[in-house]
Amino acid sequence: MREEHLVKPDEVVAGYLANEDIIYEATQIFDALSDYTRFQILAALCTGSRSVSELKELCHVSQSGISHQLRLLRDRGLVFARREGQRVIYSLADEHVAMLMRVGLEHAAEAVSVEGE
Amino acid sequence: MREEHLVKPDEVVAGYLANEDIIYEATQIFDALSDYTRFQILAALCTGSRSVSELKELCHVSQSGISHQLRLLRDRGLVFARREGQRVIYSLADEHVAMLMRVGLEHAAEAVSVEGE
DNA sequence: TGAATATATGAACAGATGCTCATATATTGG
DNA sequence: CCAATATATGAGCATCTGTTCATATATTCA
Repeated sequence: MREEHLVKPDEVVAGYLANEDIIYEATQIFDALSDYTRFQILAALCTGSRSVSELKELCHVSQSGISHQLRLLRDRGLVFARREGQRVIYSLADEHVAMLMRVGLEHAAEAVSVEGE
Repeated sequence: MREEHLVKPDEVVAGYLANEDIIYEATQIFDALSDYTRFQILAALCTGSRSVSELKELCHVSQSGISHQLRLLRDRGLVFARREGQRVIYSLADEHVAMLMRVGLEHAAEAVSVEGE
């Protein structure tokens, strides 16, 4: 055991340290959030459901690009789709994701403001 | 505006939707957590400071591999290093990271247990 | 000082990733 | 049914990533 830390030891994390499947699953969630386009998509969905074409407007990526990313997010269970006429409407599937984004953005906001003097 | 959601609209996230720098910074944090080796390193550091060789034992990667990943984590301000004789001891630099890992792991634990019936 | 131990760094490479283009599928209205 | 609109999918490609190997740097101890 070691002495002083800036960050206090975390028992929750410690409990999962040996579980390969759960660690892998966790990295998959963070991976979903690690790409700029996907993050934009998910952030938009945090504020409400959106169609593919609405998401295409927001992110500066082709319609195909958005569809590919939405497929990845669907496959990982982070969003779900429902058809509404010609449109397909996507929604966030998971409260945890919104919470992660909230914490990540607040951290990022601090980091950016510190770096900018 | 749209009707019903499973997840209620998030004003915090909405507030950052237009800020490119902060979104990019957030994706960088999640990127750090998206790799299995780096996640193991950070999870270990959640439970206390560790030397490079201790981390090498934990993750099944060469000493060089660990060092490269630690450099990335250092460059992004997620860990810091202090020398102690021949050893270099790494510690978590950021409370936010521990919190993100906690939420991510709890989400992953649910996901894995659901999938396993 | 020189050998032993611990860590860092650069090069190189295989594999993954994100994008676009072209095309397929689905839905609606005439 | 046919054209128009919306979304999905597959191929191909340039770029990025994570790893190892070889080697450099740092520290301790005899």
